[in-house]
Amino acid sequence: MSSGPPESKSRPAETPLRVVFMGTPPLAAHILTRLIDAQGALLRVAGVVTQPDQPRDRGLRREPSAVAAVAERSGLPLLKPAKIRTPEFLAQLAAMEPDLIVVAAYGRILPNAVLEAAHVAPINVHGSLLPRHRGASPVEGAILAGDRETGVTIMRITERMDAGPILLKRTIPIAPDDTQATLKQKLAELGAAALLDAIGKIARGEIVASPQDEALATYTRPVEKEDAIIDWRADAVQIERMVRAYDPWPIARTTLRGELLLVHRAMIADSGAVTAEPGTIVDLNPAPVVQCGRGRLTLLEVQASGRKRMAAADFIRGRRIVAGERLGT
RNA sequence: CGCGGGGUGGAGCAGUCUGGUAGCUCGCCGGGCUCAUAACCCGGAGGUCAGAGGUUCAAAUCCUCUCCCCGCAA
Repeated sequence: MSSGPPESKSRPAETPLRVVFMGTPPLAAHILTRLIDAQGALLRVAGVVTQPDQPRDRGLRREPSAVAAVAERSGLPLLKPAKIRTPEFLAQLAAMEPDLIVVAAYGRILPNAVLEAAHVAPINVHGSLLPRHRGASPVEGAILAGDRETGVTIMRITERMDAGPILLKRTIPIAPDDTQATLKQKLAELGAAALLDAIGKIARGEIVASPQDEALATYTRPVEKEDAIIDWRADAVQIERMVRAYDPWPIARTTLRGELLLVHRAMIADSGAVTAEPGTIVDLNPAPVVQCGRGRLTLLEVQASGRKRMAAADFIRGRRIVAGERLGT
């Protein structure tokens, strides 16, 4: 009972909570969809805020975010502020009269002026078991760290990123073959359920917020493409985690014969052997095996620039790769 | 008009610059060898060379247009 139930400022208990949703990528869009489906006596989605359309893909066409697409399809009031500190945006947000501001991977740090627009509370859905993996890439962080389980945390938003008091946590195991994509899919589902649960408890005044243990906090940065460049001097176990953590973006990568080579899938062939320089292809049959700083990695699915992803064995065949060639040089 | 690569039998590629009826590594089918095999040997099927038009005695190859796929970038 450290913070006690959230205060509701003169709001009739029977009225659905007015929710303004702020998010951007597909994971957030999934949660928004669940919120929309759950509208009724408990809540009503009063509006959606997402990042402006960004140039993406070939041709650099500007395309709306996944969240924008969902909001438009549902005919919800939608804001795409380029800047969120302007009086105009704050006025528009206030006009939606949010009881709850629900943030899920919005992509920007929100100033207090925005958070204070929530009559009841600003809350966040975060893709890790806080205080572990605070920051921008919790899912990737959990896979890279070799965590055996992860989950979602619903928390109250405070000024310090992902440091607010925890309302609710849900845990799931990380499967040995989980990738960023598969794990995010699971967490989106789990996060949506946890969020609805938390909102229900808030509505009933049942929820308790407990502070995070700062001593256990770890942090993740936004993922950059450079992060996905494989250093073959690393442990095979670690490189295999990279392959899963960076799928579907940015995709673990190396070079062969001076050209980019993406590694979509790989498996550990040997966790200890060291018989060649790191990066050396030591075996080709039935699939290429690469020497790492410690252990070896079997490449299963790769993609060369301008080509489709393909079985590594097919790639080897078409390019006439021979044993002894080195990657990453 | 952001930059660039590519579409050739089931798979991955070569051949295109220097036009002349299609090749490699696999897979597949049949047979052989073998205790056995992701092994080896012999034989075989399978291709409108993305599509349309043009140049030419002759086009996968040269010219024009269209469709599709992908990397970079964001």
